[in-house]
Amino acid sequence: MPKPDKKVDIVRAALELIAENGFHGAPMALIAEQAGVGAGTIYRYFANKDVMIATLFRELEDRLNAAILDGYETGTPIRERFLHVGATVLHYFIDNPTDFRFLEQFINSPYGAAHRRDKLLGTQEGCDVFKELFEDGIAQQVMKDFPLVILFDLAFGPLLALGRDHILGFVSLDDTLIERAIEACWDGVGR
Amino acid sequence: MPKPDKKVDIVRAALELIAENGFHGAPMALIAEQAGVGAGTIYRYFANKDVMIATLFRELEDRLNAAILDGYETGTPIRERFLHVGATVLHYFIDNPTDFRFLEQFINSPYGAAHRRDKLLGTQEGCDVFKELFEDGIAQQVMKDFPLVILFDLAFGPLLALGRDHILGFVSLDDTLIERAIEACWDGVGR
Amino acid sequence: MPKPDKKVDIVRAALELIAENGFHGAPMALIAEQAGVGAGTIYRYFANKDVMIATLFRELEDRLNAAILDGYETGTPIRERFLHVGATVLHYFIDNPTDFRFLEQFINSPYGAAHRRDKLLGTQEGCDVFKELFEDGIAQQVMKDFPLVILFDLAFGPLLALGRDHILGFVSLDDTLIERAIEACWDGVGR
Amino acid sequence: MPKPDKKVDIVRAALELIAENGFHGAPMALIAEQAGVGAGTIYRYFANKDVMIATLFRELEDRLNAAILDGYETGTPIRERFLHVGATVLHYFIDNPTDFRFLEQFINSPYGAAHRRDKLLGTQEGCDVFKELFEDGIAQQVMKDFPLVILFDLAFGPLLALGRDHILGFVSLDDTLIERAIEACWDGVGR
DNA sequence: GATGAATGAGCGTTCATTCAT
DNA sequence: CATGAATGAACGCTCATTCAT
Repeated sequence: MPKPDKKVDIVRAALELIAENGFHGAPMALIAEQAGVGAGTIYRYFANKDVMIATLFRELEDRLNAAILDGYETGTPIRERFLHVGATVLHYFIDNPTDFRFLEQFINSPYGAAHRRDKLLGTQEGCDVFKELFEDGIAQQVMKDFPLVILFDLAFGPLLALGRDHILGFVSLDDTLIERAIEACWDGVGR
Repeated sequence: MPKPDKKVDIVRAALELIAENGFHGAPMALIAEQAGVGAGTIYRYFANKDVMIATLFRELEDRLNAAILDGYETGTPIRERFLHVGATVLHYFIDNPTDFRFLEQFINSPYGAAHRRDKLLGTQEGCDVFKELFEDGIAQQVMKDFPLVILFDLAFGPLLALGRDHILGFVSLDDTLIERAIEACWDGVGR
Repeated sequence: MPKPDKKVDIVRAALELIAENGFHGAPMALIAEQAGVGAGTIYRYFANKDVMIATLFRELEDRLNAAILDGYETGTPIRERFLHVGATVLHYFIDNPTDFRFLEQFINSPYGAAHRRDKLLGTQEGCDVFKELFEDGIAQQVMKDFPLVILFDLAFGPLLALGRDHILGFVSLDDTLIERAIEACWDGVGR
Repeated sequence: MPKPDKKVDIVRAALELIAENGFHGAPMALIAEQAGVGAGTIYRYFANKDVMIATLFRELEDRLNAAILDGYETGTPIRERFLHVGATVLHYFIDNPTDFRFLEQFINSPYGAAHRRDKLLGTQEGCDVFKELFEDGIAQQVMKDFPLVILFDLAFGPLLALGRDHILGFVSLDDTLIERAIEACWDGVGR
């Protein structure tokens, strides 16, 4: 049985435990156990728990961005692109509830704000898609002329809420409902 | 002869510390210190930390509901009512950033889901306003025909995101921007 | 409704709670509540919890001694006196389970040893009965020639055990069984 | 690589402190200090204080049972067996005063009653010796025909009392005195 | 005298982190 | 490199005792 890199095991274990139980329901010792490594081993790969969590987040963010970019075409109309991106994100949330739960925890934590702050200063791939999309939308006058952050909130706020409520079982989102919901989001940001 | 001031001090200290640092960044000893009371004194007013948090939440919820109901008139058109409620909520968030941060923490926690679940089953004042509003909106065919939960997410998701981003300083919402943002939300839920 | 002396209420409440829940299952606040007095009031009658407990014990000891002395006649034969005393004690235990449970707790505690030590130095009434009885028994050569303490243990050890097991429901002692058990005790100490 | 010494140190420290000061006179922090380990270390070996205490008890019980069984022969007459067992137990108490004090504390506690109850229902080695002995004694009509519990109390009650009084220095039991005392116990249970 | 709100030291327990092996 | 036993500061909470009223 070859060891497929302990780091992967640690990351998976941490992700699952934090998604399931929150940050303080996931002690390092438990993560280590679930990953099948010694407790000290985690500290070879991550300086401390905070760093591990931040790394985890960045990894998930990358995966989400990859999903968004997959099938995204710059040439198509703004509305179509928005619908594609929105549906992709919501599907990602629904298909990867563990990832979603973790992201939720992260966003809603001291880390979350710091990260968001960093994001607004630097430039990151996935964000650029939205940035570009919204800037194009405004320029072409098919979207409301809001600061980007507001457009982001109008579009993304419902997605997080919908993802959460689906996962908690408060609604059952099927393909039709997802499509219609994203269209409603478009109505929010579009003219 | 209990000094009701103490309870007020405790509540304020707890609210501020939890809003600032989250639930586990607000140990009881620190809350006590900030409130200027002994550690044991908190337990004269609240059975334990969980109860204290739940009580705090209920208090804030009541204040928010009171704000929503203030100036709310059943007779006016749906859209107008929606705009009133939305603007009121967002203003409340912006004017009471500590309350907002606490509410955010609460919603994103085991309590939050349980509370939301209760809300969907039972009937509570503030919620009824929305429920009634959305049901009326659907019946009068001025709102999209979605399950209530989805309408709720479409309308409320952006409000939370906007409140957060304003408080974190990512946007500066003035009255005009608020009004326009709520109108955008209406575009999301309305036909 | 005249107040029949708060001290009595405190003593009764303390006795019941300690008998039921042990020393650390009987916080002063609870004792005060059950006694219908303020928490501080207890400290008007007893310097502290330890003193209160010691006082309680002495009171129960007096009651038990009174029971022993009642009907005790110096003139009758040693064996008869022994049987009388033994049966009286065991009946007292069984008829006053609360008192018994408290006594048990007390004897088995740091206080217990100290008290026993004091007893062997000084002279106390109830003890004198036994002392006298055992000294007479030895002198008349109807009892085994042991140090008094040993005779005491041979006679009293079973009584405590029997009282406990009856109260815990492990045996059900009726009058016949009690009489036979005390006779067995006599067989232990007598010649 | 766990150091089994640590567990031994903890057990010894706990045993001594509890024997000396009772359960609530032996805080975990003090036990850890006396054992020369960190406070958290205890919890690597015992799930919590209750479990630690129960484990300690079981260990002592086993030692006592082993002592009883050592040299015990089923073939010899009842009386001889009784004298052997009684003397063994009393010697064990006297030679291991710390163990004795701990056992005393344990027996007189919520655990104690529960344990005793279990013992009367289930079957345990050491207990079986007494059970067998008493049942044989009754069957052969050399012991009084009492319920087993009563025989147990008549035989064991004095042993505990004698052990305690020797350890507290109220009597000094030598071999002769022990032998005579056990014979007196036999007089209590035998015909 | 009587009160009970207030106290804070102390409890049992957890867990991120370290370091000898 | 990897381990996991060991740590001890920090947590939520209790309760004997005090003291202003």
